[in-house]
Amino acid sequence: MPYDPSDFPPFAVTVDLVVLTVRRHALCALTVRRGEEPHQGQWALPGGFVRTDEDLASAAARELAEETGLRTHESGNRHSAAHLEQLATYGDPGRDPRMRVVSVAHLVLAPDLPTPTPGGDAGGAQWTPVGDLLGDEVSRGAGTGTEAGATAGIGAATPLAFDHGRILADGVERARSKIEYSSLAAAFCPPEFTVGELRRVYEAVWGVVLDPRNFHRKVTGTPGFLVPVGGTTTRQGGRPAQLFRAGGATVLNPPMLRPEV
Amino acid sequence: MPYDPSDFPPFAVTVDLVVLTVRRHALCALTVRRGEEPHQGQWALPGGFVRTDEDLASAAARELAEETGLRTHESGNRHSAAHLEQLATYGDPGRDPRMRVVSVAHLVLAPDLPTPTPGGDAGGAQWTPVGDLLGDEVSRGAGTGTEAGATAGIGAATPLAFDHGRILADGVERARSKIEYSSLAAAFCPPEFTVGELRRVYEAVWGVVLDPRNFHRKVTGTPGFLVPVGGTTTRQGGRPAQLFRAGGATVLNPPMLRPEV
DNA sequence: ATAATAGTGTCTCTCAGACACTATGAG
DNA sequence: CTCATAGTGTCTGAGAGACACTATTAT
Repeated sequence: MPYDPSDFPPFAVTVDLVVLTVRRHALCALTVRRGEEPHQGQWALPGGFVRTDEDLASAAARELAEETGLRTHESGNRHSAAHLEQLATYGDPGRDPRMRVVSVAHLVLAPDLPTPTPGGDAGGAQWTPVGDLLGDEVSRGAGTGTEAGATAGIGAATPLAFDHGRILADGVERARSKIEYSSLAAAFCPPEFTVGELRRVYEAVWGVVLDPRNFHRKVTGTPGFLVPVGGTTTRQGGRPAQLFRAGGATVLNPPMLRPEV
Repeated sequence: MPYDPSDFPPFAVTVDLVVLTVRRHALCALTVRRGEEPHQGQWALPGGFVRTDEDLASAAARELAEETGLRTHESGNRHSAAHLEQLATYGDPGRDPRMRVVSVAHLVLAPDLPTPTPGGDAGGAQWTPVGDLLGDEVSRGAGTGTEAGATAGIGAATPLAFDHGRILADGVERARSKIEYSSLAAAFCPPEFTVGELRRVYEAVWGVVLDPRNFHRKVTGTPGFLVPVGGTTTRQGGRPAQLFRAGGATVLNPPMLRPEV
């Protein structure tokens, strides 16, 4: 089969981003308001076309920087950089009514940003709890009880444009399963964090409540998982907690077990 | 950004297949001989262009059927059907010197086929041990000792064309990790199989030796994992073994632990 | 008989889960 | 003081790993 350009139909290749963070005890995704048809006015995932000279990961990192100003650490600059990995590719004919678009979705895990929406070219980006976008029960009410049930009514999901709801669901499931056996949950935390802050990340992502004592014993007892950095903090209230940073151990064995599975 | 076709460069979208099976106690991949430049005469993964009207999984299933005659069970026909799932997407500029090609790789797990190469359109397809293709130590010598070291000399890897070596490595790693926590290893077995045959699949894929008694206790003690089908067989020699088929439980909790990690 | 694999029972050690208890801050 | 979170110790039950032992075929 010779590579005659007329042999294959015109494909557009894009990257879509599932950018997750933990805000106020809830797992949130970055969404942008669509300014044109189709699905005008609906929420969608950020994304854009892949350029001729860049690879897929670079395209995703560029789009992320354009939309949020976040930098990713491609095995480079440590500290306050987001984690980026390829998620999956979506290419059903008709997923975009205008033409054949194959979208390579990427997953980004970011610490909570003080600036929710540094304006990119997309109009109006914001963080939205994934429970509001998916109508997923486990994605709601992950708080410690203070504001349980304070979110919108059950099932009142705001559907995303195109097939972005499915992409988001796949990304959330990837994040939920991956923090089981890796130190990736630290990507949701600032460079230095406490054991309690890391535990609250697990609780928000999984939508469960974990025993603080057993969690502390587990993560501090796994060699290379957490590295004490020396200082303490009282930003959570209560007794001062030691500060840690993520250790070099990226794989967690035995894994952290997600309760009630 | 309007969808002007001149806005984006010409992309070709293909599917590549990592088709794995277990033959003679070794994990093997389906490879085809390239008939044209570039990389003429080298081994490559099977694959082809995605057509206008088909989605990505359909394209992969079609290519698989063309090359091997295998059918996949897309939640449909049970029994003697291969498992197919999307693996990852590879789109570096320059991965194909002729033009910009984005390839959506898929992973296929198939039982050992009596007919190694039903001729498709590709010239000369064959099963090759993944250890010969990757130069990976754990991929070699997974046998019980009878033919240990009978394969090619150490490090004598036969590199695949393009970036197919990396794609294969990713597919093998996916298969190795996924059989830990799912019943996917049964996809390497015929519809009815014994506990010993399933154990030899794990041993071949992981390149380890497992304790037969503990393995038996583990897999038969997990509810829904194996369903006894009634008969027995002596095709492995020794005492007749019960025949099972894969149960409905697709997730294995707690997981099967890969030794020496 | 031997050789092969199938399958059961038993022991030990590790670890997850539950929870009592102490430590140290803010108000 | 109370209330919050941090951190340690202890018990128990489930399960992985090791391995003795029996069962059933082929040769």
